[in-house]
Amino acid sequence: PSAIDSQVPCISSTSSPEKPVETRKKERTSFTQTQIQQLEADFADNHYLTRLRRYELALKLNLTERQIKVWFQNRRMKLKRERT
Amino acid sequence: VMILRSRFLDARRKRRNFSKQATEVLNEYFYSHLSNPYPSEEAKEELARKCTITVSQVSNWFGNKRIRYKKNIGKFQEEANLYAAKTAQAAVS
DNA sequence: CCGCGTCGTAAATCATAGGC
DNA sequence: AGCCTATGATTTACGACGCG
Repeated sequence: PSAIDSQVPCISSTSSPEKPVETRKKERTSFTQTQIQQLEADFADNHYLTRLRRYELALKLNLTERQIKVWFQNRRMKLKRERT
Repeated sequence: VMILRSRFLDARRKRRNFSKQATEVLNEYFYSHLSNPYPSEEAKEELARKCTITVSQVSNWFGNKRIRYKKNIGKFQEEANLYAAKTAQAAVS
């Protein structure tokens, strides 16, 4: 009777009080080498985004602003992990 | 899709498998907490110490283990029984 | 209330190790 | 020598929760 599933300490598998099953996220896309290079270049310049920067990057890289925002959040976490 | 994955030498992906003893320790924790296999930060630190690996590696191990276990419980049944028996015996002694 | 921050995670995928 | 699976690490994408 394991309780591994998609909630935070993701409990439950078939009997969870709430299953986010259907509404589950966008396909996990893989950013292109070019996109990553530009994101990295921008990150090197500044680890935090401004609204304008986020907008411009999204436009330039053909990604959503949310994807840009999340990428920077993940990148900061990665940096933190590396520095340990 | 530009699957140009010229993921050249990602040094961090140079891995070695964990020692048998380390895997043993991790599995013991996993199967004895099967109803909630989410070690606290403190528990992770202790596991890391016992296994001589980093806390991040402990997190990776549990992340991989949870998803792989969930994806194919049958495949892990034998392993689960093994560790269940082991902890049961530990309880007796 | 909103939006963005971190934290911990799921899930998919990558890259190599290891066994046959 | 190859395949094929196991395994550890990395990459997208969220949900929970905090702060201002």
